[in-house]
Amino acid sequence: MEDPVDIRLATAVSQDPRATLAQLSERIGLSVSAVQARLKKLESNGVITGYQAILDPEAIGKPLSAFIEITPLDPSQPDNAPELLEPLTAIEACHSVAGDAAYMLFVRVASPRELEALVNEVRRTASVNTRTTVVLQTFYEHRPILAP
Amino acid sequence: MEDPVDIRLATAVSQDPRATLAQLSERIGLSVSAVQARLKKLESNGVITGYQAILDPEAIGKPLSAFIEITPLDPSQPDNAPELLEPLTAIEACHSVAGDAAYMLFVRVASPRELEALVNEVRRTASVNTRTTVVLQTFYEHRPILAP
DNA sequence: GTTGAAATTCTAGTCTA
DNA sequence: TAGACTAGAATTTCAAC
Repeated sequence: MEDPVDIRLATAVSQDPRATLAQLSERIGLSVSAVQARLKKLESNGVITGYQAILDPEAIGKPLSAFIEITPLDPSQPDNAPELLEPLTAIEACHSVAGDAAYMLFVRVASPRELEALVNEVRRTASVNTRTTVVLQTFYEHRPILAP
Repeated sequence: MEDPVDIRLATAVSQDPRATLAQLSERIGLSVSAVQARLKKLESNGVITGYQAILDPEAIGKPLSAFIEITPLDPSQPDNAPELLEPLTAIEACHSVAGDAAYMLFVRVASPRELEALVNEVRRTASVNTRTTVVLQTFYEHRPILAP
């Protein structure tokens, strides 16, 4: 994706995914149908991979979040932790990382009690050690990748 | 937010924020207008804080991501790192955390070269030490908070 | 919450440069 | 090929019940 118009469109959409085609077309300076065609292409190209509603974690009863670094107990064993952990819906993100740990998870739970249960379940499920870093406050997150 | 209908609605919306009111109304079992009214309330209540388009980081030229833990150089100084760092648009998230570091950042950049520059800028801007953990592979992220 | 009708938006076919 | 135009379908919106 190098086309400057596509970049402007992706920027506009990532900042306001609910904008109507008419609003986008005004912002971009193209007709509604041109915007629609480009948007469809961005979606089918996989540039826009999806849309997400951002919910307030506290409002939905998950005020506690944490990073969990995990390290396989037995490095000689085949390691499919991400797959094994996928059913745990408290896990919002799973990355493999360079450094001390093998993977970094980001999780959201209702309480310390639930975090403990989750950590234990992660350990059992994936046969790993964990190192948990609790989030005390979130200043910002979900900031758009593309700046204006 | 305890109302079970609101929870179902928030769940449905978080899984498909582009669903039409008609689709949601069918899934929820309420009329279109009732769904619209509840949705508006969820938005104005701050339960739904926003919407986001998810872009493919590689497609938009930011294939490299990393966690940066930061620690103030001088713990006796007033610490407003999140505020100081906010203008750096490569930073997607900023949390204060318990543990060794004071803050955890998640950043996206175009290249190792750019990551180096960003880390240096973070250090300079906020007068902090940093510990960077590079992401090698992302298995999943942006998973909805509310499971069905 | 529901209904229903008007306004807006989306969609897709067609035309033009 | 990309954009513009247009008519018909779908959706959103909002009043009245």
